[in-house]
Amino acid sequence: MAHAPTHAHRTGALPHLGQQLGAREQYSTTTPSFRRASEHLSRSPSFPGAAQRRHQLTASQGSLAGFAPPTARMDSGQYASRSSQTPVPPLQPVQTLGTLQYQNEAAMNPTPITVEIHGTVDKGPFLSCDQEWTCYRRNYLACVCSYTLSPYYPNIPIQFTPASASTPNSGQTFQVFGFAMCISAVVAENDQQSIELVQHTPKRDKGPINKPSKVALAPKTASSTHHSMMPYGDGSTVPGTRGLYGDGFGTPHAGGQQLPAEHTFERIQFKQATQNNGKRRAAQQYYQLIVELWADVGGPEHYVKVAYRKSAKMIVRGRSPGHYQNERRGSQGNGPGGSAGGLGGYAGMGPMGDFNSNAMLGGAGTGGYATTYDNRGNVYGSARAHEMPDEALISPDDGKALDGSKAYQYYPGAMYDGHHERVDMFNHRSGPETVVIPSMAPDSKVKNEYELGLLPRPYNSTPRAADQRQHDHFSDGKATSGGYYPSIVSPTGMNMTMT
DNA sequence: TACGACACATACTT
DNA sequence: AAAGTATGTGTCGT
Repeated sequence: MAHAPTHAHRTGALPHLGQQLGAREQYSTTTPSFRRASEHLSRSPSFPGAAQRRHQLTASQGSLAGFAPPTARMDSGQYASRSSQTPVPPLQPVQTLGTLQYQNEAAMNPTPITVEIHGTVDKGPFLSCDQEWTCYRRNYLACVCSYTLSPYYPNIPIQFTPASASTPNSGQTFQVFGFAMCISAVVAENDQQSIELVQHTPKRDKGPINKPSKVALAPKTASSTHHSMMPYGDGSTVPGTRGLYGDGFGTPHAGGQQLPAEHTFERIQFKQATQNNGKRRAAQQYYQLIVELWADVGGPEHYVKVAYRKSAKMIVRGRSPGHYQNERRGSQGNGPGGSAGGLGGYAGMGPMGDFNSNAMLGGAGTGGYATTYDNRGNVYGSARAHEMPDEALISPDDGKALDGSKAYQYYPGAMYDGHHERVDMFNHRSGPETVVIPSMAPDSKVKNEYELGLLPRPYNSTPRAADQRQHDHFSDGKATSGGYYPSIVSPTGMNMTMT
């Protein structure tokens, strides 16, 4: 919800001002009203600024390859404003670790499947002056993930054959019951060196901190996109899940499938900052986020990694943004005061994610923020999870586990990465292995978000705050987001803003 | 130094 | 209009 958009806003806009203005002290001193005003101002500016950035990005993108062209994002077009604004770190081309193909009746000629992975890293990263993607270890990142299969035949079983080298299972062919996505990070130039990612609850330190877990997702299709997803509230029920797996992929039958076609990992942070974060150019270390697509091969929790996509290299700074004022995205100029550089500057980052051109596909691109909150739910305990068909474990219990008081239970998963046991335990917690199905859980606390998530909108529909906020920017003046924009998104993705 | 935790202030949502 | 909650960030302590 709010997060994404919100952040964007805030970070982008307000903070800037404040920072620009003077730093926190000012804040404190300043009257609230004052700030706000400034905020507004800033916001508007922010927009432009954003745009600019984007351009920059674009340029860089080109180089990066793979990035989505600005234009591409049409979907977002609806949100265009924002999308354009936000420059997000581009992703490198998809790397496949084996072969996916449909098991045609005539076993003889399996149809090869091309996998596309879409991922958008929101919020945290910003392009530093030197055009390097940078983010702060302490700030949240959000990563919107989805994938597509082409061709996509929902009812035809799929099989995966790992590339010989890639896995221990090489040579074997697995029947794929479903797919899940996850994110991880590694040191650029050193894939072997993985960097842990952590996911906080809205409560932050108070709540549990988990690693991002695999989230079962249906492939994105033009059709699938929107409505199908609703699983949330109810969808959460296992059936859905199963459906997926059972059928193969969430076949349309369900109507909406249980599984969403997109998931947003929210409140993600790098466990560690890159070495030399900050200024030292020499030996600068970079991290790369990896959006992974895993196939559920039915085994005990076995998920086999099918493909992944690494993001552009990023510098993760460990210190307060204030320490890096100089750098910040100065370029954009965020308008407002030159000082702009202030802390907030970084914030400017992008609020929203863009989608790759690919997104276009199903319209999928459209922002699907929908899923976002799911995890938490899971995390917290509720678990709605259903994971694999096999186990149906968790359910109710988990829920209670959560209960308010405990609110979030945290399961220290010891094994995050390392093991893949399907772990029942993980279920709730979202162990890596565990697949989370995005749905909502009635959790104790964090209600809002969850609910939002639930809401309906997988995609465009109403966007959560994001839209509004953006709009705000445009409009400027409004203080409260209020509901200015009922932004309605047409299926296509157009939204209408009132103001 | 870098990180974890605490705490404050702000921003946004309801 | 007010309150609550989520997030950013400064700072302290380790």
